[in-house]
Amino acid sequence: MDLDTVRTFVAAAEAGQFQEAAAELAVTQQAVSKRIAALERALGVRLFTRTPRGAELTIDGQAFLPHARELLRTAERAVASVRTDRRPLRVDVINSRGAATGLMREFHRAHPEIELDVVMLLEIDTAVAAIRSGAIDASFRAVAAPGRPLPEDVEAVRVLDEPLQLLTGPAHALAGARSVTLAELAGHRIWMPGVVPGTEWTAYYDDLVAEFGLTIEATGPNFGSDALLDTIADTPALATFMSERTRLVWPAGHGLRRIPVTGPTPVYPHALLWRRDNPHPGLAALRAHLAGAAGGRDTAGTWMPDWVIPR
Amino acid sequence: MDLDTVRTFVAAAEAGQFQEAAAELAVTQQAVSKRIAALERALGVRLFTRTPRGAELTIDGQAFLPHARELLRTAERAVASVRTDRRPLRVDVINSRGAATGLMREFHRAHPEIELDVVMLLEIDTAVAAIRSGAIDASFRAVAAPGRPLPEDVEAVRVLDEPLQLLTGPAHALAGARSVTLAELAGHRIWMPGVVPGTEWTAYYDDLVAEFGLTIEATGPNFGSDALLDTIADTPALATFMSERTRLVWPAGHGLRRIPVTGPTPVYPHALLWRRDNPHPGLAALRAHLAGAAGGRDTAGTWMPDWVIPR
DNA sequence: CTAGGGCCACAACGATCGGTTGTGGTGGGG
DNA sequence: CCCCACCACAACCGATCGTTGTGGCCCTAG
Repeated sequence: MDLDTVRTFVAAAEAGQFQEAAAELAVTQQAVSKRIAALERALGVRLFTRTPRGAELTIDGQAFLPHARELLRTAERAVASVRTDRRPLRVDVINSRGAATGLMREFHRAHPEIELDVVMLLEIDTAVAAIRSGAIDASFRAVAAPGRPLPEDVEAVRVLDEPLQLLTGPAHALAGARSVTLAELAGHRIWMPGVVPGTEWTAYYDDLVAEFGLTIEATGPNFGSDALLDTIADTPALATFMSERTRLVWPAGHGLRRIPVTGPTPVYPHALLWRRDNPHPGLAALRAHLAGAAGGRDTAGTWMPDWVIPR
Repeated sequence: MDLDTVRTFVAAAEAGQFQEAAAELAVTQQAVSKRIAALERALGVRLFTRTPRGAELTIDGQAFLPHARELLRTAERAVASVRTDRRPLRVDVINSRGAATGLMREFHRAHPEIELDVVMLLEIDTAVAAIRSGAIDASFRAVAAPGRPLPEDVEAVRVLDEPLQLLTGPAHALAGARSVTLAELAGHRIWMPGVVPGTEWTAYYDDLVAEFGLTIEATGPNFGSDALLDTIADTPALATFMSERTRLVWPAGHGLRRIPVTGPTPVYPHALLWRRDNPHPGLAALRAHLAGAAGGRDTAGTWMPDWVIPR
């Protein structure tokens, strides 16, 4: 199907005749006639009843019309998403399981008029380069990079601290615990699929492992959240970390347990990075929104690496 | 833009290489290469970075991908809307101001999984013919037609009685009234634009006029609800009927007044018409929903024509 | 009743587009 | 170091799409 054909259909439906639609589209009436005929052949239904005074929609045509309009609107948005000037606000999030997507959804609810595009860049160097080049407008990251400072023109602000909980199946040794300390987790297998090597997630968990002697496996393909929950539920010797903010929806009977971790509570920090002179109006709104929604500055009893961006 | 091109883009993005995408789409690798190049030229951005081991998305490509998927889904829905088998439930409503659209929105909220298409057919003969032929699945109507019975295979059930109120501007002679009787409305100009001659709306208001000696004008083009409200607000000698269920949103300062009509209250009846042997699963759900949401069977102190479909 | 005008469909022709085959270039792995 | 896998470019060819020209239909005015 060709969008020009759909555009022709909408124009003809609005004009009520092919001739006028043809004039609007700067083609001949015969071209319009052929396009409509082709569309009707492709769909297998008649869209117009031709009269000597024009053409009016059949019932099928009436039903198709709003879908055709929606199709054109969608196409327009698709094209707009890659326009170099005035495109939607483009934000990089590190992965779909983290809190960043939640923040973005919240921002979208608060500002539905601001068009958004979400991308996932994995590597922080890629993200910083994209921010500097203007390919993206902002990125949710834990840090610039352990030990490496951010460039002059890139600013960063910590916007959310995400406390982690332990998630186990019903047969896990710690399933009955009211809470566990990080020291008690030593020796237990913690599984974090989807944590891509080379990202600051890795650095975070590497630090956690080094400091508390945990066993964290990032191996194995990431088949998505559902598969992860299934495996955790069925495997007694396996657990994973999950944000205490994450709202889980899983089938009853899995019996998954969320166990608070204390002494200290590992907290994953999220910062927003952007280029200082990026003029996108949506960026200012996003920063304002995140500044308002921050909260939770109490760091007592929590742990995070010492190389994170300060608040 | 051509949807085949978009499909090619999505296939290539999913496969990570042009070759595999080409195999999936049953074309040559060169064709995929040309399509992608053409799409990139049309959009003015590079969508893939070509490597000797495949092609991966640029940031622009990543941003474009969800829009491309959405475009294909929208196209699929558009095509499905005119499929002869298993198409969305197609319901005719008499116009967008009435209660029928509200009922449909409510039904959609209750059953978001049922795809809906709404059409407007105006003439009841057209609607009945469309119901019999299967072109539409159901129609909201006041009646079959004054004095004319419905065909054997078309069933009808009254689903909603819509009490009417008077709507006036602040300078109207009745603006201060707590309520008015139909008899008191004699001599006042009532304006009902958008009531199309030949529909059962006309028959309804004709009956109302004949019985209570009102002056109802259906003349003038219908410029939509906003224009109607503007005119009512500014014209002291003009009023209109409006459902008491209608939620109005108008700018402050208009000072519009809603005045209950009594002795008796005119009630506009809505019935659902459908073909007895129509097997569409959505139709059964719609009927069940409307049966549950009906209510308001008290007819004391109300008026409606005697030719309406009984409850 | 007829002539004319407005509108859509069909036919023939030409240009452009999109697909295929054939070939070259490039980077990673055995 | 060579080979393989993959993508891009070129030439060719058929299908498609738009144009011009024409005919038919119906409504309206004279």
